[in-house]
Amino acid sequence: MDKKEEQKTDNLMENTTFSNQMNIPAGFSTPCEADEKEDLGFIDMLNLQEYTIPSMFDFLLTTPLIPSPASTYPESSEVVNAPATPNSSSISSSSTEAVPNDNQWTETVEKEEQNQEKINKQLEPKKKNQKRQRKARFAFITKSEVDHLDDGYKWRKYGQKPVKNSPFPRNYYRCTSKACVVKKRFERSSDDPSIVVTTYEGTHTHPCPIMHRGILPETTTTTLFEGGGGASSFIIPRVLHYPQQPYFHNYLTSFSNTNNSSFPPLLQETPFWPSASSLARDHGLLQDMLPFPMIKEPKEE
DNA sequence: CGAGTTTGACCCGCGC
DNA sequence: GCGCGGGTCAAACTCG
Repeated sequence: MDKKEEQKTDNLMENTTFSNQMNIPAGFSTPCEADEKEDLGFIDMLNLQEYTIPSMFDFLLTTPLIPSPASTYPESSEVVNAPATPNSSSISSSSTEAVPNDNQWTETVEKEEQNQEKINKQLEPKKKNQKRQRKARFAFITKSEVDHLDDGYKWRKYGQKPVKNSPFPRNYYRCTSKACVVKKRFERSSDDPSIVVTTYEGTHTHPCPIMHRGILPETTTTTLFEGGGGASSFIIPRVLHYPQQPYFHNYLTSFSNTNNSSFPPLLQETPFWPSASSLARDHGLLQDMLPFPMIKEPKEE
């Protein structure tokens, strides 16, 4: 490794939080470490099993989903400024126990807003040079021998590139559905080949072709969100039931409606969030997601 | 034969 | 301007 590479690695390490379970794959870091630790309280990688997110995830995972019209979601990760309606009536009333406490959400959202402001200020100078608009991204880590996680959508490979300092290539996939521009890529961690980092980009313009089953496997999941200048990580704590999927989108939208808030809003940008259906399908798939908060930091945005 | 994969070439942005 | 790396294209190939 030459000096340049060493320096890059050093820089990366400065922004990196390690868990007791894995190292961060090359090229990934945690831009919002403070947010993760302070705001949500459930990001403690050393004691993951002791944390749950009863309000949010009970709701998410017990609330049915519907494929949302693409127009509902911003194509650009910057478009997350819809009016705030955290108490929106769109939230399903069928899971009242799981609905987040109003105060909790208000508090969370406020903190996120504050953090987002800081982030925005930090990123401001860089925005000048921003030319290419990046679509909403959504990344997560899985521990699996299976490279290509089956998320219910049909994908077509369109490229493969070697990853610097890694023996494993990065694979590029596109949704096979016509007029759907969603892409995803995945690569194995050079540090731990059993770890696969998958990144989704874009918004599906069609429903998931494979409909869900009812049960989510028991798992602890960390989902990584990229876009909107912030990152949040979530842990799906346990097996939950998905009967249908009508309200997921509304619920997410309700979170996203705070100005510049990066938490839950980022969810809104991920209509391709691995649906209950896909999560619930087979072993070696998304249920293998690892508990680790990580996000590929958008350097230029 | 159509759908999906492979893989080298190409494009583009960025840093030096 | 040049080199590098990430991302995409597209022809050739494979598979069912």
